[in-house]
Amino acid sequence: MTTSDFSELERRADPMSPHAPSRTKRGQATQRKLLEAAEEVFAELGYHEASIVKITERAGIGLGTFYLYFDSKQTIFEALVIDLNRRVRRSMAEAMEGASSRLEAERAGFAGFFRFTAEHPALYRVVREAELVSPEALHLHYSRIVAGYVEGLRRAQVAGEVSDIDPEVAAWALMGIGELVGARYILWERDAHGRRPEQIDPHVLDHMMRFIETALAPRPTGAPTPEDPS
Amino acid sequence: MTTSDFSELERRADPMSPHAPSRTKRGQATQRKLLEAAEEVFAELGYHEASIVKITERAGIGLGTFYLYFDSKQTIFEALVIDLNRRVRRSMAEAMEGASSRLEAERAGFAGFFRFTAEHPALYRVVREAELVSPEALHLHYSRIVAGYVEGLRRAQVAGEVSDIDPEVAAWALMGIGELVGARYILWERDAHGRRPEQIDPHVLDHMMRFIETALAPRPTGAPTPEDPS
DNA sequence: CACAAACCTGAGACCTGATTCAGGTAACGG
DNA sequence: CCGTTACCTGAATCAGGTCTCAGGTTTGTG
Repeated sequence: MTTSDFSELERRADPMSPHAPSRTKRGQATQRKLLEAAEEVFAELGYHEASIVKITERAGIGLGTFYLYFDSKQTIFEALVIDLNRRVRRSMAEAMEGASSRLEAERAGFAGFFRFTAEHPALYRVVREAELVSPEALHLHYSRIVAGYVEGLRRAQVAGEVSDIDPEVAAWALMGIGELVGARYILWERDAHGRRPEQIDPHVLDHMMRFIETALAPRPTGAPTPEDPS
Repeated sequence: MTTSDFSELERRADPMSPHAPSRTKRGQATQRKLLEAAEEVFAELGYHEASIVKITERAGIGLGTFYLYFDSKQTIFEALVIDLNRRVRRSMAEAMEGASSRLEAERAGFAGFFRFTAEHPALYRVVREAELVSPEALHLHYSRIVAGYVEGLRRAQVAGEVSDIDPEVAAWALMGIGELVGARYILWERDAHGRRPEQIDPHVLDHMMRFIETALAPRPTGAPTPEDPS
């Protein structure tokens, strides 16, 4: 199922396609500036308070130029979701590189996710609004992350490192945990000076990982059956 | 921390306070019609596509009347979050009534949550947008649910039914799971006719509960727990 | 240093939607 | 069936957005 086809969305959100400047360095720089400005503006103001004018101003670019690169506000929003999604997955993958056990990898992956969250609050806010602004983009975002999890869980199950729980259900549960814990303990947390922490509280990460590890741990063989004794 | 003061928000979102019709049945009915219409319109269109005109039209009420009951679009949105929050907690509490074990209660609570989600997609969508439209309202929503969880977990820990994990971290994790699993398997799920399921897939609920139960289970401290009922 | 080609620009035409206000309409005790 | 209170109404005002277009500016090349 998670194999939905997002090619149409990606085509639409790809600034290179219908419009076509950016054959030169200069054009590509402009496009990048627009995406970066959009990330900031959407993160600060949200979709409906953001405006093309504000984005182009922040990018230091003329209003008209915007339309050489994107069809509309919706389009740049979708492009941003796709871009952030790519980057957060890269961040997680890099963090997991070189982990030797599943457990270690899991923890590293979450650490990577939280680091990205702290550095790019836009991910969170943009994804939240995507529910209504562009459900397609939202599904793409979640599906791609879940796909990665499912694959990892499957492998770990084969290796006997994870119980025989449905990997897809587990993957969505894990994402839910990461999302809300990240929101609560990074984005909404403030120190005495009203500043956001740059890292998640280690105590929180520990307890969260313990929760997850326990949940996924393989059952001792010969243990009672999964059926509840009602 | 969860002890934040939301009284200012509630005062603002309370339609009875600065404006003050609705001393009679008639006025109260009008106000209820507005909230119901807002729930539908916000759920369908999202905050920025919704408009006062659309809300009053749906409510079958004159445009000007809106301002006798709410200050602004933002105010009715906040009132709606508070209202939905109250109702979903009631729904969960009712579902849990009469459960004998913690495990049973947990499952019932989630079932209540999922039932409410299926019947009132507005909860989900409104809460998602609240991140940017009204962070205060969002925090109120989550804090109140988490507070309930924390209390339940604490009691269960005292009774030895739950491990000594930090109850607050666990509570946010549980909410995250419920939220994303609910979104994925109720709101985004479609049958052959493109219809949303009215209930969550039992298979999914089973695996999700297994995940949660395992995560929270008290650690076998040397000897097996004196549990094993039936 | 011309001359394309590739980019950039922002005033203004055109919308959309929140909010006000001057003037109704319904409800009900007496 | 009148008076008073409690509600209701939508045209008009106004702030702010999107998107177009006729005309610059910059870059690269012979």
